[in-house]
Amino acid sequence: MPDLGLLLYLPHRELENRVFAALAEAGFDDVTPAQARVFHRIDPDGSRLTELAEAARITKQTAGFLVDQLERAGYVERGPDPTDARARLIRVAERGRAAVPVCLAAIAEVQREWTAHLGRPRMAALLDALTRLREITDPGR
Amino acid sequence: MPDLGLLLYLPHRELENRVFAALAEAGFDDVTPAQARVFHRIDPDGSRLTELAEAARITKQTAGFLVDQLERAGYVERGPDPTDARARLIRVAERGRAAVPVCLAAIAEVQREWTAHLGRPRMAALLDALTRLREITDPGR
DNA sequence: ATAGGGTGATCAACTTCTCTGACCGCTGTC
DNA sequence: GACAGCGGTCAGAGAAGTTGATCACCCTAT
Repeated sequence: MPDLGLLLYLPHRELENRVFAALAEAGFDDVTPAQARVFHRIDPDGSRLTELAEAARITKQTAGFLVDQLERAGYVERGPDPTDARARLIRVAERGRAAVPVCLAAIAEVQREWTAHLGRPRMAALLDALTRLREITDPGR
Repeated sequence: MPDLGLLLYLPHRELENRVFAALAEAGFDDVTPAQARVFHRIDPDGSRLTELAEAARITKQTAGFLVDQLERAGYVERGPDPTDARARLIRVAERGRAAVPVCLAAIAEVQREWTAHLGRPRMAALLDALTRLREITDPGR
């Protein structure tokens, strides 16, 4: 039995651990996976809380809780939404922008290792399959 | 940027949701993802708590907590380990055995859908790549 | 122009999962 | 047999998520 669930879970956990280890080493030691999943979905032009919650598939309350923490740590900032006084726009702040290259480097490093293990064609096939799978597993994008 | 982390996360979450929806519908509505991850690693001949904790990469305490819940709900049972009086063997119990086919059916159904979307060769390539990746992301197996 | 339903966000209380640290009993070696 | 070490549990805490209620603001249909 191929055990699809575990097969997807293991590499995801590995990658996540590696990225957070890299972040911690670079001094971004106060960010958690849950915060990162929200942070990750922030649009360059700013996002509303409800948008983030929907994209990350969590409740607005949880999203608000995580954005609070990110804001307190200086990774994001909240401002008013000029088009709707009820809403507030969440934007990536200075410290958040500084953390992004660290993540990207860690991901690239893991991808290099995996490519070395699998060989270039199999790695390409993996990325291709996962990308196409996103079409039916990421509702709304 | 392909965003490897999200690509692995999305299908895993989708599969997990589907399996737990199927379990709930079949009357196994008191089992949680964390419990399932431990349950899943139980050897047919029984496993020790410490083994399960290592395999699932959680602390002994967390494993104990989850096994407590699984035991109370009738999915597993604890017995003595004849070879070591300190240890206790955790085995799958009646209700646990009954839940397994429900999970397998749900996984098979998702796999069918994904195969239909990707095409047979791409799905095979995905499983192949993930299986090989396990060699370097599942330490100890 | 305004009354009322829908949307964006927050507050409060709770559950689940995970951790660290301390501890106890059994094993096996020297 | 003494004792270092392993298997497991107890206690306490924090992180991440939930539901339910509430409030302010928006927009459309009378």
